Amino acid sequence: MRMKTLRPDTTKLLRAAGLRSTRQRQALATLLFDCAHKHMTAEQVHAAATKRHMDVSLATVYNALHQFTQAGLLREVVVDSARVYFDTNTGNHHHFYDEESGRLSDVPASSVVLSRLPHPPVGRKLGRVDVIIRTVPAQKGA
Amino acid sequence: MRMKTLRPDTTKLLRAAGLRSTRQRQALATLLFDCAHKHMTAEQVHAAATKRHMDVSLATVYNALHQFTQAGLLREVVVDSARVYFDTNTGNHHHFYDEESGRLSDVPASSVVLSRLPHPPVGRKLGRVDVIIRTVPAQKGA
DNA sequence: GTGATTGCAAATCTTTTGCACTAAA
DNA sequence: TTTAGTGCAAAAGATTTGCAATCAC
Repeated sequence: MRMKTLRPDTTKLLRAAGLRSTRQRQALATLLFDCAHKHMTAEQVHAAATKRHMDVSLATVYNALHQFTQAGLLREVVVDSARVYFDTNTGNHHHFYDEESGRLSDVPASSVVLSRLPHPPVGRKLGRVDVIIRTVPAQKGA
Repeated sequence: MRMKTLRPDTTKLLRAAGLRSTRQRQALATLLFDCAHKHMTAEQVHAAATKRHMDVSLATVYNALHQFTQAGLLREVVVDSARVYFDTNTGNHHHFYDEESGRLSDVPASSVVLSRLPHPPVGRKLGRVDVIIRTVPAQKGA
């Protein structure tokens, strides 16, 4: 039976999300939902899983990440056209993105105040508002 | 005294941007900088050029779009990880993005008021702030 | 047992690249 | 001429898919 884990109860987590609790999904869930929020690409998740000797194929990683996203456990972040980041923080928040390093970090929703927004086009309503704060090196060189 | 040309003087435009004025670049510039602002993918630009019997290869379209971007004539917009949009509006503004249709539209900077922004991480300074307002169909079906 | 899940490898899609050819200055 | 620009077709990288084998329930 279940031993004492520092990790989240992945079985419960998956079940609650309506997903079958398979070995691979548990491995990935353990990796992703351990504690702090993370921003990872599929490739990074696969590499992390491989390093821990969790045997999961890349295709399964992609499948699982999308299923987790659909289930509301993850959120996709689009900041760079070359790859998709999956964010374990699904709450309301924004991002810093440093193009120099490709590093993404969270910005609490409370740190950004949008005091005015336009009306959406006819027949549409507002969905999520993403604020991406791009950063560059301060005073480089000179 | 702006004269009333239907098309921009693409030769002058390209020269000013430091680019050689070639047949292909002129064709693409004519297509892109005619009047209203546009958001197009490389594929769309290539299709439009082909339809007008401008003979330009896809590789050249990609090259030209990037050169135009680098020269400040275009701006890349990242809203969807599947493709890059090139925006002929290089001024300060934001976007509506309708995932349903893949349609992108401009939002004047004045329509969005960011009355509070976080400090960037140490060693970084603020770059551009992109606000992407995602829209969804209003009351669909039901 | 039965249908969902997985893994593999091949396929797909967008974008880039190498290189011989062509054209601008 | 001299160098930048172009086109092609092949390469690359990220993601997806088809399908047989495997696993959860």
